[in-house]
Amino acid sequence: MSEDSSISNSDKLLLAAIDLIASKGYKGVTTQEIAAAAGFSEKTLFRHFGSKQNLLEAAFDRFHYAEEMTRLFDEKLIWDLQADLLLISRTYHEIMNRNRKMIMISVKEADNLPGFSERTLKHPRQFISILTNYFTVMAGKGKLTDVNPEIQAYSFISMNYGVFANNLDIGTISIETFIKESVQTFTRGLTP
Amino acid sequence: MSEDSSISNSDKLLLAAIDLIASKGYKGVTTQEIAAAAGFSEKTLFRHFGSKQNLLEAAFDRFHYAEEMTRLFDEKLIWDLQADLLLISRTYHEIMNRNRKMIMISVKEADNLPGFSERTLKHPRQFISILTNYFTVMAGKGKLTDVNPEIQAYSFISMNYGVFANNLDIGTISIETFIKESVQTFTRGLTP
DNA sequence: AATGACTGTCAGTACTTACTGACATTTAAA
DNA sequence: TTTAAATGTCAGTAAGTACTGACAGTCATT
Repeated sequence: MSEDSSISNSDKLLLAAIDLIASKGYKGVTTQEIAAAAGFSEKTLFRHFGSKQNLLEAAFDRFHYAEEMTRLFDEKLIWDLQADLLLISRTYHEIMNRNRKMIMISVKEADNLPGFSERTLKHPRQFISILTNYFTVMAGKGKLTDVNPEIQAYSFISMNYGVFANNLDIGTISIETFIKESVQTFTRGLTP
Repeated sequence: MSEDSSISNSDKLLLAAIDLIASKGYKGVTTQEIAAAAGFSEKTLFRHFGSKQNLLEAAFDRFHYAEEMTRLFDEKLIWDLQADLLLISRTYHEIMNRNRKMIMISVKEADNLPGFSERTLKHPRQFISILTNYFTVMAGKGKLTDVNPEIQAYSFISMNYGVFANNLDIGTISIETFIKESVQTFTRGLTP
């Protein structure tokens, strides 16, 4: 009666830890709770990871995500403002949602576990710098109004981050409709 | 040699509590720490508030802020898109920054202290609904393109929230320059 | 059948922390 | 000076929690 043979026992513990720490905080959850949520005894947790700290660090090492931001772009951008902003926005939400729990941990434990949130994001500067470069090139092509590329990139990413951070309670508005409408506004605002 | 006679001892404790809980979390800070930061003994803290929970609730009751969102508008809006968005954006950042620590507490303790974050914000729906109404009226006046007012309001507020949430580490970009540039983009994107 | 890798149980240790009681001390007003 | 209210000190309790050691059970492989 194995419950999920495709996933190792260590990973079960890691996933339970991420789940609980993301919602209750590192200090708000006990090793007993984590083990029980994963379907094991507390002893097994310590046999696998040695300490609660190690458990968190193992979770980070195994489920980090910072790198996957970069490559999706250079290949797929077609230098059409609306199409590219749509791609960027959709990619951003896809990555952020896939890693929502780890991001929540970073936000909550920023001051408790120094170095942790630095490694994981700072809301992906990569995204901002890539988008800044993109805007700069577009301006060179004459396809952008005379604006500050960095601030525009910062505004666009911040908007998407704000939506991501609140998306528990949107309800009436779907992410996709938001993306289409906001991209349209930015496109209209930035096209010469 | 009283250190700050303009503020009561209870309030000193409350402010120290807000300060520390905002950065280290409710479970991450001890009553000993809070009392020491306020310049008192731990005993005094318990004489004033009875329990750690009471301390947090007293802090909320005394330093809530939800209501001050509403009234600033109806008086000051002049039905010029750019000027009004500037006012709204500046007002938003002023209120949010003034209450930054309480907001941090709401974000961090959302799952630990149920009912707390509900009372305090959900990032001010008031702001969104006011802005939605504003856009609707502007559309009626023929001063807005044919867009969904609610989504536009949501986008604009989310963008400002995203900037607010990250503003620890902006560095090169000042809030004011961001406000001006982002308002200009929205104005251009939404003006017929 | 025997082995080895993994898990569970249980009792217990060491440390932290919210919270209390008794008593002394300060401070300001009467 | 007396009094009352607030604070400090100190010792201590009760509960929670990370973590350990000893021992036993399970199960697949040989």
